Amino acid sequence: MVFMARILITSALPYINGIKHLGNLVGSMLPADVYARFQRQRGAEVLFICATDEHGTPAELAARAAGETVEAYCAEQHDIQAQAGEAFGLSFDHFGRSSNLPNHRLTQHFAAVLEEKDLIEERVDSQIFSVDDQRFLPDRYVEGTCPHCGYEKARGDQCDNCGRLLDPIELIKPYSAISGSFNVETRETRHLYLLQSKMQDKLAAWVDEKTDWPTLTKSIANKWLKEGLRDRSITRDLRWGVPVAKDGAARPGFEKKVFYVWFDAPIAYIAATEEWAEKNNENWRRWWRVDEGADDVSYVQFMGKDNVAFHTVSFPATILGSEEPWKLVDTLKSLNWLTWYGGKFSTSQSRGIFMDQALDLLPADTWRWSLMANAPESDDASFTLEQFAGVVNKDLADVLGNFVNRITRFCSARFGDATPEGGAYGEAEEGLIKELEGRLKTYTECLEKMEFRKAFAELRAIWAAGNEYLQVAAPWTAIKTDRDKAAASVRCALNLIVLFATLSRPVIPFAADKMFAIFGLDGEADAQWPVSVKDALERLSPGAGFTPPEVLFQKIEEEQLAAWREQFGAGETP
RNA sequence: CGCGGGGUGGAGCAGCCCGGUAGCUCGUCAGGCUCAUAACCUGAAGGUCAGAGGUUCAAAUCCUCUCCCCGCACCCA
Repeated sequence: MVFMARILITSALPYINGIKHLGNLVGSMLPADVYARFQRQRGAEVLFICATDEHGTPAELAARAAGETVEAYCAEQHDIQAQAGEAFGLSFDHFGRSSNLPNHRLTQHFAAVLEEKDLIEERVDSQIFSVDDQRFLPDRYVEGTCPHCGYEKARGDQCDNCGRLLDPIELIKPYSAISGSFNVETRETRHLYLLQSKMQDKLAAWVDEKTDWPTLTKSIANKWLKEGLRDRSITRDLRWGVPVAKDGAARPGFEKKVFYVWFDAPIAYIAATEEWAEKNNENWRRWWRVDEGADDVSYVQFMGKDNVAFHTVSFPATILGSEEPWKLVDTLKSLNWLTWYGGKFSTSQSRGIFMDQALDLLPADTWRWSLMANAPESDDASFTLEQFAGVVNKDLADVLGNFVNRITRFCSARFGDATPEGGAYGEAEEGLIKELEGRLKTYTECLEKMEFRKAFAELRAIWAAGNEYLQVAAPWTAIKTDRDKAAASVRCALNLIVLFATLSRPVIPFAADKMFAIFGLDGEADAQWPVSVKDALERLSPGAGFTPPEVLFQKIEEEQLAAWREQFGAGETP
């Protein structure tokens, strides 16, 4: 069976500031990668795109704190994130940047088209301007005294004390949260507004036809639609961003303004594809324009639950509003939060584990497995070092790693470093095949549906079936009386290693490739998704040599775990 | 009455939408095996599904109320 499917996969764009933590990773990039790898192995034509989301005030402030230009800062941070992603085995076809030229062009294009459709208009806003910072302050960077309850550290958008939503110009004695300066004033400023209210019906109809969206996704979209879409300003008084320009010329009165980061970021999905196409001499339009070949593309987006509204409503509003034949999302996979011992991962308080630190401790596969097997799919899920160690030791070292080790060692000792010849598969093998056929079907279906927890519970059961089989076949006993029978058992078990490598590769690609390498196979080329377990277990040629492997996964010792708990402040109350 | 998500054997979770013997992984205990990373395999113990009321022949699942926990605060997803 050949899959002719063309699948476009995007992961939510990680913000440029800082290396991402495990919660970010499992929230979008990692599940997207697992899915992309799975579909590639099935023979689908996959394009997997991601990028750093670079614009906005936080990037400007972080650059200033680092004493760098924002351009240099973002370039550096982008490289760091790209490297971390690669080290984790994230198989992006391209990891772009929202600050690159293609995104400037496309963002300006969308703005121009939306304006032609009368969906954009200029409005005058009153905003707080900080004289000492020489910048307009986004709502959350203004603090002051709450006009309702008198709380002195209310933020511009909401008072933490009384919970009321505020407008920053209502604050009494407002000050800049950036510099602390009270030298702030209200100034008028013009912005472009996207008239989402005009698109309410169109969007509602579009969402309505998405009957296969998960409950979480659909309910978030409907909540926004039910509350009524509000017109949103899509420009900001900042320097770092996509200039508000048309045909190369700045819009009069908008020379010092840029598009709002949330307007240009999702457009970067398309722009990053353009970057990919330029680099690889490909045609990006056949992935994004339904009038130029993208009509048979299936588009899947991965994101954390906080991003669902933007992907189900805001970005589609941009696309639908343009009335141009762009490819819209077909399937959204949204994940909940991963918590650190039940609390929040926090970048600023360094609470939790970050991608770079993780790889200093253990190989990428251990994190990939642990995160995906316990992915926060239906609910927030808790990450703890204790559970992580348990999962690595049990699933990866004891069940999978030990299986590979025990059978290759036994074979080497009794038959030599080659797949044994002789004998034929009998009852035990038939039972194994029958069980695995069923499990393979379930596993494949779960991956198709992106039900990762279920999928990997099934994969673990598939690994365990290998150990159960050995228990029944017991070649160490058989060899005493029937060498051919033992040979067949060992051959079957060695074939199981290759099958396990194939099925495991979406989630633990590095270990899978080591398993392929035992038999001189190449993971990239030889990991086609199996159709028949029976055939898969006849794959190795009897007599062909192999290279006994090193231990696949080291176990985590108690002392290591204790040291990590110390290092990361595990379970401490923030 | 601010919004949202939860409370299921020791731990982490599934089941709840579409009521009908409470399931999985780890841990614990017992047995088996001895090829293997003190690993593997089999079996057992352990839960009145936060609490109270209601609907029903039947409720973890539907309805009402109560209690408790966690997000919604720089950052960040």
